Amino acid sequence: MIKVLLVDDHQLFGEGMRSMFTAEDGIAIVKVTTNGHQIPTILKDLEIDVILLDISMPQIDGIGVMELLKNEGFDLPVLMLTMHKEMKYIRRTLEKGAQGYILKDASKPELVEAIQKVSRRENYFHPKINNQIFDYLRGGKGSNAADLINELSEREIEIIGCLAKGMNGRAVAEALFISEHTVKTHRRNIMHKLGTKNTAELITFSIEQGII
Amino acid sequence: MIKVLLVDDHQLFGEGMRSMFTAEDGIAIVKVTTNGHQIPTILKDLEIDVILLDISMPQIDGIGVMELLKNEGFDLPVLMLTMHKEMKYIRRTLEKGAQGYILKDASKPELVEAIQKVSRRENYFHPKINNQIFDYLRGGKGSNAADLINELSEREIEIIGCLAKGMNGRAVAEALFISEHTVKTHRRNIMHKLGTKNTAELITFSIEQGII
DNA sequence: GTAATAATACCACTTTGGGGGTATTAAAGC
DNA sequence: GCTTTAATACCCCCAAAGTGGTATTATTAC
Repeated sequence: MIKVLLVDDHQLFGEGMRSMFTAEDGIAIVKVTTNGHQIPTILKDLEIDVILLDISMPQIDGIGVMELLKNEGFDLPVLMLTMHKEMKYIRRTLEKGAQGYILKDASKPELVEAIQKVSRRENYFHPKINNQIFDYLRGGKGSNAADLINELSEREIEIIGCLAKGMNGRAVAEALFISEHTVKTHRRNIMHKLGTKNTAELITFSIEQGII
Repeated sequence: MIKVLLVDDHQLFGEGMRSMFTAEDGIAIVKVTTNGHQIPTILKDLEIDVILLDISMPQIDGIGVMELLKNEGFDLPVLMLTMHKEMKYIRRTLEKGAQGYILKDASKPELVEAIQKVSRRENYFHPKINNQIFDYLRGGKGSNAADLINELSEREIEIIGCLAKGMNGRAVAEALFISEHTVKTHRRNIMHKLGTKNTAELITFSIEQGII
């Protein structure tokens, strides 16, 4: 019997999931919580094999929960269970060490397979996610999108994030404690690397490609 | 026994809901579909008391389903069951004749109460929704993000789309066969409506809010 | 018939963005 | 040691964005 902790802010979804699994499935949702902050307490009380984790939650989001688990020293396989199929979320959660990624429009047999695999420390990706990753890696015209992104430095991604918030050159400079000239240089380098004509296109591209 | 049809694109949610109700609840989810277009066929085959309807779905959204039901001459109480608490959605569905509105982060007893009320042709609004409506009426239009979007005209959305592609004022003007001055006026009005400081923030906001 | 809205267009002005350079420093790779 | 890369910073210049107005016309709403 695989013991699962479900973290999802939608109570109804949680209750539904809980009553969906019977002894025959070999899977039991032993606990449901809507607040990620409660996870450490729960893990100390209960024996858990797999964590089923949603991304968009009010108190602390899925990414935050992954960081929390790492900082607290918990080493449990995490299966992301979410409605988001955007590359941005997939990439972020995998970077944080998620063992698998499945969508809420999956079927029960698919979820069972995913939980079983993840409990054995195998990776699971929903077929739709695989396609998404494939498209992502294949990228745009001629050049590889993933490579373009890899060419960006951490600082450059930081700059993009600031610009996306509507900050202008001066605001970014003040926020990062650097000169306006430097911000300008960074922006220029970024646009050159990504092949965008202006900041507006840079933002669109960055969001589409999951850079920010 | 209240017989319910659930329309939701997330298979897992549907299966969970189905197994959540037992005979004791006096409620049975007799059918789950992920495609709103199948509703007329289902209603002709099965006896249904209440329709539980999600809003965001790929083939046809909740608003579209409401229209479909009306056009086909079906008169069944509809309870909206969705994650969206934005006034935009609440208002639209109520305009189309929804009998109630409940959120996915409600509890099972709340849902049971909602289904019972709606089946008796009484209205049901989740407490959080009531607050939302109260805020809306108190703050007037344009008081939250979702309503800001409704204030945009079709032309303005078209302009945003062009800007997101990296087109500058002149390029947009040429594409839409209008003057650069007009584009500038539109952009200004859009930024004023959405409360953004510059084009970069405008793009971020528009993508996040699903305007483009 | 009047009020409100959407789409159009213009003027004048200031600020910011975007393109061309060049250069120094520290860290990382070979 | 030498080279490469990332991050920093400055110069000049012009185009574009952004801000303050005003205004006409057609359509929709009441």
